[in-house]
Amino acid sequence: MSWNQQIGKKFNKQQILNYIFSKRIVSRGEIIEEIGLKKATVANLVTELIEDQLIVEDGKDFSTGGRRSQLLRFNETAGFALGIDIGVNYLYGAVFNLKGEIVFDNLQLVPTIQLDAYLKSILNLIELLMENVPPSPFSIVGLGVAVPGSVNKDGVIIIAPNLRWEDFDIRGYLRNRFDFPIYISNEANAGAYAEYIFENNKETSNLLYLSIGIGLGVGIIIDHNIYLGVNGYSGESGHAIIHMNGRKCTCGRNGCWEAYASEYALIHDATYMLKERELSLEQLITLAEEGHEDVIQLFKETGYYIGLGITNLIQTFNPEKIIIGNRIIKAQKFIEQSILDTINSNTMHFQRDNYSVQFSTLKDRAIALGAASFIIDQFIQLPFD
Amino acid sequence: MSWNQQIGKKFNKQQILNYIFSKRIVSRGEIIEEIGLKKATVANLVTELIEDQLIVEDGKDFSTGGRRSQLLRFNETAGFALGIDIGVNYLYGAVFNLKGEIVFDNLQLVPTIQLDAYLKSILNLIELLMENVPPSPFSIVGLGVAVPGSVNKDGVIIIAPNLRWEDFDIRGYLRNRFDFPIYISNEANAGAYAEYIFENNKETSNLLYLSIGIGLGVGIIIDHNIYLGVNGYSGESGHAIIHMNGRKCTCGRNGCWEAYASEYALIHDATYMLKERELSLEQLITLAEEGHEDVIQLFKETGYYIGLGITNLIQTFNPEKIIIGNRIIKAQKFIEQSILDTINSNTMHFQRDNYSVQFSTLKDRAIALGAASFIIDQFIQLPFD
DNA sequence: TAACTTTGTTCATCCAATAGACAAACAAAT
DNA sequence: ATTTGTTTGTCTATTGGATGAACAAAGTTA
Repeated sequence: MSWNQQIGKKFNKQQILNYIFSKRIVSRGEIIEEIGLKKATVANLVTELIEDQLIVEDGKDFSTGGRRSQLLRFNETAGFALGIDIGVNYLYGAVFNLKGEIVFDNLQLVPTIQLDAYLKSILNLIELLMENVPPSPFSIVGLGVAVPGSVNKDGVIIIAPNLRWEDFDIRGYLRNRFDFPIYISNEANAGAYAEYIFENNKETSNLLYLSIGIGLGVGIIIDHNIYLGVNGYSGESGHAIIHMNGRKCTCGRNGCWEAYASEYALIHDATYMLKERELSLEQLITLAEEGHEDVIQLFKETGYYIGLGITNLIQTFNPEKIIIGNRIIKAQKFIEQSILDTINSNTMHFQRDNYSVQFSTLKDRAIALGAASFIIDQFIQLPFD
Repeated sequence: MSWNQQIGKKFNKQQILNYIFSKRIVSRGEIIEEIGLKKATVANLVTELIEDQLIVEDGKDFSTGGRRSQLLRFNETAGFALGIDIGVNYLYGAVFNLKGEIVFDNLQLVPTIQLDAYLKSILNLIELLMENVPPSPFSIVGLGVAVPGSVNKDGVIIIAPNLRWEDFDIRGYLRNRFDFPIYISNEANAGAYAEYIFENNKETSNLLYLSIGIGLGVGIIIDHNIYLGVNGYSGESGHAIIHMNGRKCTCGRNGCWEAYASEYALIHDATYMLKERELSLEQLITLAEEGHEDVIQLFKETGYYIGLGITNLIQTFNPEKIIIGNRIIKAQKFIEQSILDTINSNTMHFQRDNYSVQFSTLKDRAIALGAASFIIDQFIQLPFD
């Protein structure tokens, strides 16, 4: 790769757009200070961005003793992205503006895990979403789909254990039917990206997102990028072994982290303990809230296992931030302290500097937003030619 | 950060230099094809690089039917880097040319682990190395020091367990005494960088280097860069737990990978088994070569533990290449098959695509070379002003 | 109303890449 | 030896960015 003036210009324009995107509302003066370009250059590039309809002028700042500065705002309705979260018994889709705000959404339950049935519902859902996209200069900028399983870099679902799907080229399938950009990701990576792009984590250069639902996956952000590995299978740390010859895992091996720290493991243990069938996470939380000591203890243990695995990740990554997301956050108040205590007693003092463990505040919509956020980011990164 | 023409020019010049560095000998035509710049531009920048003494013209290529092209060679003697490997009972230092070849080296045993004694020896070693640097345009481009412990980004040794050093600002100490650039790294990161820069791994974008000696550390290369984490403590995967409540580790906790897969663990087990004191890795290898079944079995078990930890790393990183280095490679023939078998039976089929596990071929000099390679790379990256 | 401050625009200048013309070096055929 | 064609390398005018400086516009304060 080589540089030329066009690339340089694009880079500067991109810097300005990124800055406005992250700050939402800024003056030309702030851009000059932040990016380091000169007045004339900023003025030219800002004019172009306004012509591109990616930003708009919006009101004036207070005066600091002279002419008031014209404020600039990111144009969040320049286009809209579709995001779909494929769950094990549900489908959730939403239309997001470029700021990640929901404009329209739809949740439906899918009574089977058959691929055919899912595909039919997905197509219907996409049609429904498309009908509800407001008119805008760029219209639909793309579709992001999050899958509970391993996806390779070509958008092929290699394996989705709980859906029992294998080797299905979902991106190809959708590309044949729609002509906007389509990006397929796994749910942990989607969650990680949503946190990175939309939760003020743009300054965090390395971040781990733990998606703890039925299973456990990790989304890894390193140096401001999602880290996918060679093929796209990074973050399968749920199947890292934390106890040799330990509990049987759904993957067939023994002692995986996921076999101890997941909704599946929790419910498995609770079923055994309470001798009841068909327990749900929500029921267990209710029991804990009612003061059921054994259930509270169970949550504590799960917290211990989660914490132990996080410790392993800290040893390996020395991350800046760890965010816990997905269904487990409903049990936050019963597991948080136990997680933090475990991390504290299993790391060395210097490993505890400059890092934080927190729970996601994006809740249910996080995965669909994350799926869409890849598309939004792609759009923001390359809107010029 | 913003772009301007000077930065653009520097970028292009850098691309050319990097290409010549990696290929060692190229024609202008190859540069034009590889980098994508035009004839005149390449000619100008190459002229500058020759004036900078970073490359030299060296012979002519065969003709392909017209004028023969002038070949360009990286000037490996433009300057020299010093590399020091601080071991637990030895000090090894070397003078490297910019291609990473040893020009002079020195190994000395240090009979104590006292910091004061080490520092004295280190200062003497540096003086000795300096006296043996050949005259050259850039002279000494810097000093790299590799430490068997955790080092933060400011070059402070936070903890070196086997030396019992804590919180010592070695970079500050050396900076007060020498005025060339100084870079402190831990031994796993040094090994990883040596493999990346000097073993034709420049195309590998993510690579894990396992330093298995007394302890176990991991050097991580992601997206062509060493990954240090927030503070510099990444790669302490030796203290990731693979067996809850398992063997006591030197760190005070139980079940760390290092407690199963390291020279320390191996010798500990062998001592127990053979009821002999003062065993060494070399002795065990001799026993295995003589056909001692129990010792051979012991190596196999160690291979199993190493493989299990590597599996965990594969789950998390989906890496392109894993290189095993440091003292354990002496036992390669007794552990390799067991490592590969373990990985094979513990990963899923798709995780076995596009990756390779191999043993380092750099041997003893790897760590010092790695330490120096940070300096060499820094020099190659920023020789202009 | 005048003086001053800050913001935003216009225009000539600078600089690196580049296209295209040209020169140099070589092989192969005549 | 000469001619022709090909490849390498250089020279020069042009292009398209950033930028400094002058200037215009829009404020505040006395």
